Amino acid sequence: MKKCCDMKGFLSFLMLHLIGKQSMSGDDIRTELEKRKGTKPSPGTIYPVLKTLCENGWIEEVPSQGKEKKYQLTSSGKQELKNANKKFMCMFYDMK
Amino acid sequence: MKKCCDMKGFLSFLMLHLIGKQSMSGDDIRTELEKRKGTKPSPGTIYPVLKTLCENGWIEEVPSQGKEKKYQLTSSGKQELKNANKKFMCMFYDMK
DNA sequence: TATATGTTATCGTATATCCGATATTAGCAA
DNA sequence: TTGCTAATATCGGATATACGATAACATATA
Repeated sequence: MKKCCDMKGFLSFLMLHLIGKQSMSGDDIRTELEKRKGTKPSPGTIYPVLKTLCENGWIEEVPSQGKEKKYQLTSSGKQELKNANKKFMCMFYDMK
Repeated sequence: MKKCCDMKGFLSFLMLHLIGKQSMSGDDIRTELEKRKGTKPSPGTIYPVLKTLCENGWIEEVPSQGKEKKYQLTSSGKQELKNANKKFMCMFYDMK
C-alpha cells in the first residue's frame, strides 16, 4: 500500500536545514537522516542533491583537510532556507 | 531553478490532516490548500488523491445531500494520520 | 610503493507527484 | 424536459525523487 507522509520531496529542504545548523559532509547527512527517518538514504540519493544545492549556489565546500568534504550554507542558501521555512510553516502550522 | 520545499509528496498527508479536522469536499480542500500554499491545486491533483485515500480505506463519504461529496476519516484513517504525524515530528522536530 | 578502507561521485531506472485538458455527473432553474 | 453551472472524475505527460549498483578518488597503513 502506498505510504502517507513518506517524506518524499523534502530531502533538499531537510539537507539545507541540517547544513544550516552545522557544516556537514554527505556521510554526516546520511547518518543524521537515518536517525530521523529510520532508514539510511543511499549515497545515490544524497550526493546528487548536494551537487544540485551547490549548483544552485546555496551551499559551498568548507575549505579543510581530510577526505570528507564539509559543506556550509552560502548567504544565498541562508535566504533560501529562510523562504523555505516560511513556506513550510504556512503549510504545516497546525500540524501536531 | 529547481525549487526547495515545494511541498511535493505531502499532499495526501495534508489532505488526511485537513479532512481529520473537519469533513471536506474536494473543492473545500482545493480552497484550503490555496490559502496555505498560495496556489490552488488543479482538480487533476486533488481527485485522484481522494480516490486513493478511499481505496486505502482511510476516508469515506459522509452521507449527505447536495452535489458536493464530503469526506471524513475512517478509524483506519485516524490511525494512519496518527502514524504519519509521528513520522512527521521525528523528521521535522527542530524546524522553525 | 602497494593495498585497504571509507567517502564521494555517477549512471540508469522505477516510481510518484502533480498538472492541464477534457469529459462526466448531479442538481437547479426555466 | 432542456439547458446551465459547478463539482467531480479521468487521462496523458512532464518532472522530480530516490534507489541500487558501480566507479572513482583520497587518505592511511603496511
